[in-house]
Amino acid sequence: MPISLYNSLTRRAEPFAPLDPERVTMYLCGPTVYNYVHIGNARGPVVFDVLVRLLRRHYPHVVYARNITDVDDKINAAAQQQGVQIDAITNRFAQAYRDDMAGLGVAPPDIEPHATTHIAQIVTMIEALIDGGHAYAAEGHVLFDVGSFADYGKLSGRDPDELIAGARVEVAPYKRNAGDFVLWKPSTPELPGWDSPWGRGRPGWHIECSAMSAAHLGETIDIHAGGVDLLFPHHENEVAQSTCAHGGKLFARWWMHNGMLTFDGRKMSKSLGNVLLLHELLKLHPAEALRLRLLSGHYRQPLDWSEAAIQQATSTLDGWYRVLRDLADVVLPAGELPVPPRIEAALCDDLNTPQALAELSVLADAARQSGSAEAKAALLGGAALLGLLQQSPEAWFRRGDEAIDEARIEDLLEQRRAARVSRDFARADAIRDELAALGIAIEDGAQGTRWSIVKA
RNA sequence: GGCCUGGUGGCAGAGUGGUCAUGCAGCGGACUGCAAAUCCGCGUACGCCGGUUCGAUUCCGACCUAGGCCUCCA
Repeated sequence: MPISLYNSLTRRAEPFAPLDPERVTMYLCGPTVYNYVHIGNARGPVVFDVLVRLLRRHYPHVVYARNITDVDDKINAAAQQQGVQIDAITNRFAQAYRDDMAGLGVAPPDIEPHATTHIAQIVTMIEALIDGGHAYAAEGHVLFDVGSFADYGKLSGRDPDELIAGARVEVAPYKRNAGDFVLWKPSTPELPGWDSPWGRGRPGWHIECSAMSAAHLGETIDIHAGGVDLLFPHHENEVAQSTCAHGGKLFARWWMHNGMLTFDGRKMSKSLGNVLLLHELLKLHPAEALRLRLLSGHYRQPLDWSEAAIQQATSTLDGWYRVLRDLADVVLPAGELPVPPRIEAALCDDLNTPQALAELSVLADAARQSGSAEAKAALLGGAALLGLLQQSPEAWFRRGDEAIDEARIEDLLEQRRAARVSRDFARADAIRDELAALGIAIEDGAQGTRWSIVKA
């Protein structure tokens, strides 16, 4: 089944075909590690995790890189404020990022390049840009000359002239064009820096992605992804740098951009302060509910985050896990789980995860009603492609609560059973209320009474 | 101001030129000691105004409105 993906470069969905079917290359802009990430930061990694899973089904070898930017002014500021070296900050939050992503069921990338271990490649690329007449040194800085790249603005649909006219930033006097951006900047003795032909300094913001992408994936890559807020200037600048450093060779064949997460009607962002840290949300809610919510809207649309939405996702998963719990004794067919065609078709259509989730509900219904091994396998196989239903029903209904006093619950259930046998329903209902107060819901079934934790 | 996206039933959220999204919640019924779960059934949804068309939520135009980018940002 062909994969169709919307390409920001051409502004339409196009049938995906890699340059080399034996080696599909994809790069996702990763975090700058100076703090915990918020849930909005997780949207891209989650939706593109699904894309990578889909690509791996279609192609034997997918190389997926997601970088860590570990040199940056905000990192410097955090390190100075805390009186530590920058690697104390970056190591800590890079690991927190990996842990948080793992919590959401995001598979690790094949390559996780760090900016600080690619300084040599960055310097080499800057030298190539200077040699090619695309960059110039000025007052210890090296700047990219936007005027030297005719296609500047093409990706983000911007007219360079209007860009300059509307520039809100103060233009440094040493810039040739207002839109010129920094490739390299000088460091003071107390700031981290590396020796370079232009003195001791550090890379600018955009260059590390260009250098690391070329180093690990090649000069032309199949897919470059990131949040739509990176479209300009970050991705536009990457295109300029990479294209010019590689003699005009096309940088990325597909550009994919996920929409923003909104919260209280506005984009969730650190500068607005309306953020919910993923680290904290993972303590409060089932991780799969967070993942389901992130996949419940199309990736290019804005998605609103709310407590009610998490509750809804949790209820949906309750239903699916109930099916699996009822079918716990049904043995799956041997071999790999199948991927139902309708799920695959939805994802091949520009990653239509809401459609895929709708199909999953249909599959859950079918499994519940037929109780067959094939239907159970289809449900699990479809969910697996989305990274959902990855735990046992028991684990899901325990909500990861290890401290639960099971002996007490079993004792209460036994008392209630005895009360019901003697038809003392008032007593039975009182026990049920007592359990409810503990956050335990019960269901009387043919095989006895079942309980689960109902907190979100 | 420039450049982009959107506005779908109580909520979330796909999609389509002409009988169905789907989920959550709600309502009625069955089942149950009562619940829960499950099953059956229910709700005349497509911002507004024009246009094209036999027919538009779907195409075109205007308008209203929300959001994003133009500055660090996933």
